[in-house]
Amino acid sequence: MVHGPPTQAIDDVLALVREGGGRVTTARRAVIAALLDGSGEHLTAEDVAERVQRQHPDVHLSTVYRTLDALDDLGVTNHVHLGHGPSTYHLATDPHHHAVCNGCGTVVHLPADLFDGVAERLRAGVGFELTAPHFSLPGRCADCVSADR
Amino acid sequence: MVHGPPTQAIDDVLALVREGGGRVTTARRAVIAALLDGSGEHLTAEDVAERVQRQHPDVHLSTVYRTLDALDDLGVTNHVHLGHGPSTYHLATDPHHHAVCNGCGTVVHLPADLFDGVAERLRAGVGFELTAPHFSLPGRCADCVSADR
DNA sequence: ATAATTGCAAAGTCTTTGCAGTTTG
DNA sequence: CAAACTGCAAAGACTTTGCAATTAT
Repeated sequence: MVHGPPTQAIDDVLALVREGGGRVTTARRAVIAALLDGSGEHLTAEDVAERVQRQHPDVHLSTVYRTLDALDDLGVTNHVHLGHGPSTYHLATDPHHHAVCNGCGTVVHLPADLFDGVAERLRAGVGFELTAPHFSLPGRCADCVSADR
Repeated sequence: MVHGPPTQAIDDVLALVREGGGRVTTARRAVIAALLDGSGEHLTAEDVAERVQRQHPDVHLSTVYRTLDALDDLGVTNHVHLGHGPSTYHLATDPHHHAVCNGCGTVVHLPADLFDGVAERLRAGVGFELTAPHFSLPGRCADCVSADR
């Protein structure tokens, strides 16, 4: 292992899994490790599976999907739809929003409080409670905007 | 026909199609009529096809997809991802945002200017230009929030 | 005429599911 | 041991595509 994620961080997440009545398995440990390892990236289920399978070739893609689902239910991970492709997953720690450039596909991370104003307006206006970011904002990044001109 | 959309409105859209180098066909006319007719609703490609086929049973679902694609490219329609299901389409006139309740699935229409503040912050901060709404905001509607308590 | 569009069927992508066997608590 | 989890293969939902025939301009 070159530098893998700290055992501590994995165990913290696994504790949550146990608390939720879930069981700790090799597959789950590996999925969490992959997510920690790819922290800051936008991993699809297939990306996660690929990383998991480097150490545990027998873990099946469908198990990764099921694990990711379970973690999502526990609130440990979030999945985000960046565009038209597959969903991407990341740990729920460090919540943030995403903007995707439809010119070059770049994903920009945005501060978590970006929608505070919007959330407030929705709560006051229609009583709607916004939940975790789950979508991305489409647009054009600075580079593509200059290229347009 | 009970009340179908005004021919005028259809022709306006068709004019845009022609301007874009596209051709006017029965299928396209019918797709546009369906969209006008379902204005305010969130029609999936299948919904559109169903409506189209009431008058023109031979129009194939794949043609509807292609037409919707073409209209999207022309900027005449937008498609929105409301959740995990199929995309929904609507005419680009009367732009608005959507919030979807993950309790009951209700879709709430939101004012178009809701993101003005966010857009400004993004433009000033990272030079990112937000484009048309293309996603929905997840959360819980007022009813489901009360039900939670 | 000729380039766009269509119907159809087939394939593609991403995700879920049934089931029998295995493992965890 | 019982319930949860897994691998596998198959199916499912939604969308796209190749191609030959048709149609708009």
